[in-house]
Amino acid sequence: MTSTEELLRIFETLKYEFGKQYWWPAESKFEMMVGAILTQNVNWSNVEKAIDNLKNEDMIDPSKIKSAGLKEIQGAIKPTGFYKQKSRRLKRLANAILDNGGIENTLDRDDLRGRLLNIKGIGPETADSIVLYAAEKPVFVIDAYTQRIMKRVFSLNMRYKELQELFENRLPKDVDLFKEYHALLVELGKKYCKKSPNCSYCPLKDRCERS
DNA sequence: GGCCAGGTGTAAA
DNA sequence: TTTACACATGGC
Repeated sequence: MTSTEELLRIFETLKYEFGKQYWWPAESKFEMMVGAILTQNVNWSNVEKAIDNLKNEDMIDPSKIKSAGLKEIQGAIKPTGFYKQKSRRLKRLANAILDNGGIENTLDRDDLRGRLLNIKGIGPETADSIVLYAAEKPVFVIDAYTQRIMKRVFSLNMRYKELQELFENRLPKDVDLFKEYHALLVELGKKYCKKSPNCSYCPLKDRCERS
């Protein structure tokens, strides 16, 4: 159970069902990083509004975020909620990037994950999202949907690190595979595996322990 | 109106 | 180590 073959079969099933996801939806690496912070515990549709606002003010840039006033940032990102916290998180991210000599230099640093985790407001999921989707290094991103799906389908009640190791140890360390797999799990989660599940047409229904 | 969303930090048991 | 709570807006 949860063998390499099983995990790959599930991947193929989801890919057949939902198609390629082409994550992360962003026009630049910095936009990706901003989105990673803004999406914390919030619908992606809310994040899109905030990103649009930031774009309209030409603020998708570390220097602009650094020089902008907190109120200005907060006004733009209000739709994502938690806007006071998140405005400060964006500032800290921008400052860290500038201190490291820009976006590319930042993403090339050794121990990028650890450096990101040292920024207050960036936790494991946000850090791993940036490592995978901006730096394009093969770490598997775990989110609430993934934990819920693995619990329901395999009765695996694991926390972040354990689940991450499970995927990383059993799957080939392939950046595109990791990107798409995570995106597909989120897609499955949104459609069928919310807190109140919608199992009737779930593509994993047949192998799910629940049903 | 109530529940939930692509988390994180902090404090208390 | 685990659990509880604050943070806040928008869709259904």
